[in-house]
Amino acid sequence: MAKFYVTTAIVYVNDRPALHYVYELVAADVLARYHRLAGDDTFFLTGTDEHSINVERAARQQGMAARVYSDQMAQIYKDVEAQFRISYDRFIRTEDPDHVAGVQKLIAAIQARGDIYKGTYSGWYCPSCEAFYQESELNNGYCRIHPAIKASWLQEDNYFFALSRYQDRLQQHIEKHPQFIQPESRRNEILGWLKAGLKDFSISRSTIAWGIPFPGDERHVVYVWGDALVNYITGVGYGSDEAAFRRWWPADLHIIGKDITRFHVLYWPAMLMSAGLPLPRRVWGHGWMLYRGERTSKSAGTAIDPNEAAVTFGPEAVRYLLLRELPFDRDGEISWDGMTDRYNADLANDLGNFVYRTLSMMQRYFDGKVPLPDGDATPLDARLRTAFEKAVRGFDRHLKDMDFSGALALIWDAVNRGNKYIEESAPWVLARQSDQRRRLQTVMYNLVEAIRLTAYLVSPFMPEAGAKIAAQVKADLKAPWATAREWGRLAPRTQTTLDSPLFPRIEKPEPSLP
RNA sequence: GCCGGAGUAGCUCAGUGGUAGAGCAACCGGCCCAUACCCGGUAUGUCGCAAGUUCAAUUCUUGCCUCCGGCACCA
Repeated sequence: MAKFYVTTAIVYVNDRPALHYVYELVAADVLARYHRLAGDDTFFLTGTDEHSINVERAARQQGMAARVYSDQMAQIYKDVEAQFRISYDRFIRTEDPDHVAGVQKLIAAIQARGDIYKGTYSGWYCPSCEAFYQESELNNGYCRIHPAIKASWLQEDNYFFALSRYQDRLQQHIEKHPQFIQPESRRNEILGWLKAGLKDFSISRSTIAWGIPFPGDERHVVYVWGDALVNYITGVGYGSDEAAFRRWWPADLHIIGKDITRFHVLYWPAMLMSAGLPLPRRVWGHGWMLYRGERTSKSAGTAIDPNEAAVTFGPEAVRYLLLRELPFDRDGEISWDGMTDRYNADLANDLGNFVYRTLSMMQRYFDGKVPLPDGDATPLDARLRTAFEKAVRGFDRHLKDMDFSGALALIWDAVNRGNKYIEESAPWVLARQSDQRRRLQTVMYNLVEAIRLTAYLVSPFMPEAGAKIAAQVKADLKAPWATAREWGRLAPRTQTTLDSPLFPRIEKPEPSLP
């Protein structure tokens, strides 16, 4: 049995959940569900990043202790993940005791290797925020949060990680393993970056209190990357459950936003090398979700509320729409209009109607009981079968390449073939002619078989819709996929049922008069 | 400024050295099992601009324009 361990970035709890965060979660969830379907031993890790000055400040603004605030936010994020059916195996929090212990163990290991040294960090500092900022984060030198306060150039002693020592090893690893950074565009960027040479980075802060105490110097807390990235190993037992850790690590896939690629393919691997641990197999930096041409962002206030999308389309459809509308390897644009069109076209008209009209005819002609196919397959029958076999093969191939919309396109080719098959076979005509009974049996058998396969193919993307379709044709989604995927596995005499339409059409508001 | 990507039908995008394709939307027709659905058909484009190579370029080269991304401590 193959093993599959997938992670998403842990989300920063400085604000409420946004739709672009759901996007990343859904992508990882589809892969996790796909691997479970395929019978792989699967572990799916998500969670929250709760430390840092920003979180501390957000808590203070609401008059809460950071820990109380984090507890509350972690719950909000968990609720959203439940709403969108994210099937994580663990939701890790950077406040979890085993994470804290694991971080300290990793830092200690890196210290033991001699890769941490005391140095001086200097930067623009806002005394009111008690935080350092990049020049680009300031407003003409003034703090954006405290517009009256001018940031001052300050330095503090903190601990550095000797990233520069790993320059050659990182370069070799990336050159030798083309799949390590994907897509290709991200890989090229990183190779260019490497050419410029790596600098050490600071891994502790003494100006922040909300964080994990730095081993050996409790006046400091572990800063950002020494904390957040480490969740990928502490989440599967590093520092707390060595057997579990050996079983799952290295991760097969880190799914992240493209903006944090560098930290995942340079900082993180170097830290792992230093601690003598294996590197993740693959890091995928996905594109951004754009809305009206802009990157949606919590801090810029342009985020889309996931709940609004869920109310409009239903959580299941949102999962589908995000993965179908956005290319996973680069940025993509979404709009309410585009999503509404696609919902009606793909989900209501194509998929939903295909299932509903077929099962309705099953009730009418056979009382729902799957008939025995009778007679040789016609070219029309073969075309239907071929379309589904192609979708099944493409499902594997495209999901391995993280090409969600490619996989979905093939499934929809098959579903549309099904709709054409109905038109071309015209079961309602066959039903009127008593000498066509055998042909009608074959046609309806083929259609229900198509729907059975559709249930499997759709289920990683829309688990509940998949389950509803499966229930109507008595398909077992837990059955081994290796055999369930074969055309013709539908047992005659299976009792099908007719449920209500899966995806009711959504009416678009009339455009207002010019 | 440097590096990289992109500019193709109303929209989202695919594509090739030989006078352009898909899906959606639009329009016409058919069907009636079905969620005003499905099926068939139709139309639409100076393929960013200019020059060059070539018998021939949207596809190759060069220049330009526009947009986007990356250019170190931000989750």
